[in-house]
Amino acid sequence: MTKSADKKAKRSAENRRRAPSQARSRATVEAILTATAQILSREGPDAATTKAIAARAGVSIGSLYQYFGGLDEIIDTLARRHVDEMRAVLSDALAELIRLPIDEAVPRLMQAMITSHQVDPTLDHVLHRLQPMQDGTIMDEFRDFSATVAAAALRSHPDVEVDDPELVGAFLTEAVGGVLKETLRRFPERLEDPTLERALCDLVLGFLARQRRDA
Amino acid sequence: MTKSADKKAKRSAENRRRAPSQARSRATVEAILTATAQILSREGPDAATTKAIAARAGVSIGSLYQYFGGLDEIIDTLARRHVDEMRAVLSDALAELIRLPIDEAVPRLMQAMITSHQVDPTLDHVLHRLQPMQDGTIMDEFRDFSATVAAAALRSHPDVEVDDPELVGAFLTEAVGGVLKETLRRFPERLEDPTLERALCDLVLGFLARQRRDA
DNA sequence: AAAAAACATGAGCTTATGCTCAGATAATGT
DNA sequence: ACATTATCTGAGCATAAGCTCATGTTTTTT
Repeated sequence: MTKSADKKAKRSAENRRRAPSQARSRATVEAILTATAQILSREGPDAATTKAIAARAGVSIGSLYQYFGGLDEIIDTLARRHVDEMRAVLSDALAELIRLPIDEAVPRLMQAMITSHQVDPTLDHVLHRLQPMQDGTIMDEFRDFSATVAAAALRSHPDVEVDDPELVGAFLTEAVGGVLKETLRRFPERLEDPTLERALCDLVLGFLARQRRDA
Repeated sequence: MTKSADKKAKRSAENRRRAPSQARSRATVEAILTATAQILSREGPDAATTKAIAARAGVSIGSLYQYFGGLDEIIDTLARRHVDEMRAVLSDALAELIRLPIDEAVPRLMQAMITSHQVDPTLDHVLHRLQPMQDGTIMDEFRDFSATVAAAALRSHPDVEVDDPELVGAFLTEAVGGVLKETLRRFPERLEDPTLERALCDLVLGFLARQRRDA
């Protein structure tokens, strides 16, 4: 029931949506997105109603529906921006990574992972919860991207020996991601802590060392 | 608004709730909980409305509210049972763990972690999403328990050298838990795969080996 | 057998959320 | 100056979810 209703809303919505052309309306769109992010972070998903968003953004409900097909579309747009930002942060620290030996490449990668998770841990957490239950959601894209990066790093380093870089990349991404997601949300002060980076490096390098031994 | 309303509902609810004394009503309670678990797993959180639960359980809405203060209380009860079950599975494989050397203790622990995550990965995932945003929810209890177990294991093994067993235990729990949560939900067939257990062991033992080297 | 207690029912109330629409205001074009 | 297009407004509609309560049924007690 809810899902079919959502789909209907989205369809008729995307058609009705108007692309903002003047500066005023562009500001409105930004205000709506900012307001949504604030409410989600500070008050949680249940507080993010259309009325609350419009009120905090300082616009009317009507304006909200002039540029977004509905609440879901606002959240999707926010999620899109968020993952793009995280992905960009990770990409930045990636260029010369292939040329470094693994003992130096991993610390850089871990640092990049930490930085990308620092973008907005609270919002990240809420957005993950708001995604539909299926796989392949917008928020999944960052994990998939990280896994691809990790696999490429493993593949391009002859000093590591794993027989399935894709699988190992995904595995290590989950391990590192699991630590970062929870740690950053619950103890944000530890984000700056160099201990965290070293621990993550030990985790990855220790694992790779044992893989080498096995082969 | 929502939160204070929830609290109010819960209060007046717990008072109104009747403890089932006859076999018939105990069956009703079970039917409600089973129905809720099924709907949550198969159709997702949005489908778990009071009406849908009552319908699937084959009871009336009235009966539902005779034994539960509301939807939240049903879900809390379900969460409580779920974590208790996971915790029990983990506890079982724990007795003689302290006496084994770390190279044998870790595989057993990993096996126990895998088994406990096999209880009901899908339900686990949904229940996590349904918890309030705060810390210290019912669903958090399993992670905290795992971290305590890990810390105890580290502390009682003289062949590992970590200066903060609590912290390292939490760290490793997040890493292992991160892998298991995602892997088991997306690729349940890999749960039986011995590769998973070996990979987790390598992760933990590799990390500990590097810690030892540092000290 | 009668009374009391436990259990079950479901129509319908309340509330709140997502969303529409007819009309007002501002910017832009001619 | 006028017309057109873009933007904004907010009262109110439709919907659905949580929940109540008066009534009926079954079980237990006396």
